[in-house]
Amino acid sequence: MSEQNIRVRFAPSPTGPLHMGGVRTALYNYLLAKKHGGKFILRIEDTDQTRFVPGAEDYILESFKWCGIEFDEGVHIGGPFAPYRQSDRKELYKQYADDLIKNGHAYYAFDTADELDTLRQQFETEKKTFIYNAEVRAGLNNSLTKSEAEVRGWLESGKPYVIRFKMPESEEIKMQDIIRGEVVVNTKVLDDKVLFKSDGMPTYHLANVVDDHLMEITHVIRGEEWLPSMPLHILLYRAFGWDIPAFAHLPLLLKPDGKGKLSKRDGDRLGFPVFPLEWTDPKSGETTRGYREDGYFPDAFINMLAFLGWNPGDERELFDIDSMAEAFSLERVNKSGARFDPDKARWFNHQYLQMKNDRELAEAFLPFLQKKGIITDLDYVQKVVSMVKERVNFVYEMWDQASFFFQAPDGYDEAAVKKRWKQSSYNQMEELKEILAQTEPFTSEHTEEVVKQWMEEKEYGMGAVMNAFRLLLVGALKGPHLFDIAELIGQEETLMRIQTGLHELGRKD
RNA sequence: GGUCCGUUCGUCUAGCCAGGUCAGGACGCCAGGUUUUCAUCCUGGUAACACGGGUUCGAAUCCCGUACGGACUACCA
Repeated sequence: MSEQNIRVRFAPSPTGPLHMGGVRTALYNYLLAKKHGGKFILRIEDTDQTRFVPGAEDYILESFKWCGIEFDEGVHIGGPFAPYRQSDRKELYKQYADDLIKNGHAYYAFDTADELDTLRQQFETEKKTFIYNAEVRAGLNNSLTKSEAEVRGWLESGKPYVIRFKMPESEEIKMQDIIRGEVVVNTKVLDDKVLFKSDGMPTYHLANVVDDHLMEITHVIRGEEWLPSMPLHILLYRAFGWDIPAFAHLPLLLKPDGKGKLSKRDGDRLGFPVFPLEWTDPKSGETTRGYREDGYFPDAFINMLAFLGWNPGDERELFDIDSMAEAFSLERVNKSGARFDPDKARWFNHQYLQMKNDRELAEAFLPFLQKKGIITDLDYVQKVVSMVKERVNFVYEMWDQASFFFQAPDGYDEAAVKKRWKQSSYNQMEELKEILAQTEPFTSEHTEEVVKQWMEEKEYGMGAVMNAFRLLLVGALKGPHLFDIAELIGQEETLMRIQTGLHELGRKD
């Protein structure tokens, strides 16, 4: 296989919002293509008309746009193998199913859903495993058991039928998976899967194999849930006489606690998003949170996701998407499921937040201020942001750390008052106010110098004075360097807050 | 039930393919340091090869079995 010609695809079903596991699958496909200069294709697999959800396709597109994952070909941009939506390729599949019938690898089956249901129940009561295989099909109505004339008659009369794959009775299928190595399955435990449905649409199995072949896909990279159908797919390629692509089945994303794969319920229960973007169900109107709306940076989200099942083999953890592609290889993808850790996700966002420049962060913070009714300019916000960014994981957390830069405290933390507003505080703050009123220029550095000198002369305790002062400016015992705060809010505001505080807190006896 | 896949600190993982390291890193947690406060940050600590056999001078690493977990088992993808 020539590395230059690598072609991979992500093939979601538009049945709802894209799960973060799906995003990771797409990401790994993207990284492989990017690394080898190959092509990455987006194909929509909407062969089940009953599960179609309006808006899902747009959601998928918007999610990847947000993540920074770009496609070379796809339903939204076209390409040399268009169309890329299976419902638009509908006419194509029948002929391939017919080819399989002609060469003896498939057959018409006329069983109704009811008939199959009773058959399954019957097997169950007899404690037997129901497999629609050679033994079973011999006793049913299909083109293998009935005469050609009878079958033709049924077909012409419009009797509903499906086309099933004729699974070999007993044959060892040896397969190679890039991540798992050799996998061997005997066809006797496999069933005659439906390839073509009675509604005129192919099933996933047929459409997927046909399209992957037609679109010249070289690597099929998908979730572990597809591993059991790999033998069927291999057999289909063989039946068609086509080259078989390389397969790689990715490990599952597991819930943070307990057992099983990560689901929407876990996010609701534990308080984190499972989808990249917020999603409103068109039927129920129910809204589900997304990473974007929860304040995650797309690059942090992608970085976190990539490390759930892959690592570069050294100790680096922070990668932009380009260097990630450079370092990526399927051989370094793990076999076992990766449990999602919301704490680590937050940590990634913290790292990325520190890497953003103050201008970007200020722009991101501005809408939160506007929502609070704060009118201010970007330069001021930028200064604020530079002081508080290292204390937060998310932009929205900045308000909590910076509100006092924009408005005087509307109260004083009770525990802090109890601890730091002492008998001497009132007089000290009164003195401090007089001193600060005369301090010129009112820069952080100069103010600090003046205040410290005064404290030394009066032999006031650093802790006592500074904490009382902080209480008056901030309303609580938190925040950045106090003199930086004073400088930024300005002399007038500083004096006013001291005055207000003296009035509010009063003398303590 | 059947088939397949998996199993290293609480979590993500390195090491396994080409047996020999005090089993390494990160998140979390704990402690100490820095600091006028909180947070950040720095330093240190905590903690793992699922179990049982075998092969070997020597096994996390190779083989077999057991247990546990997961996925799949539709005219869904």
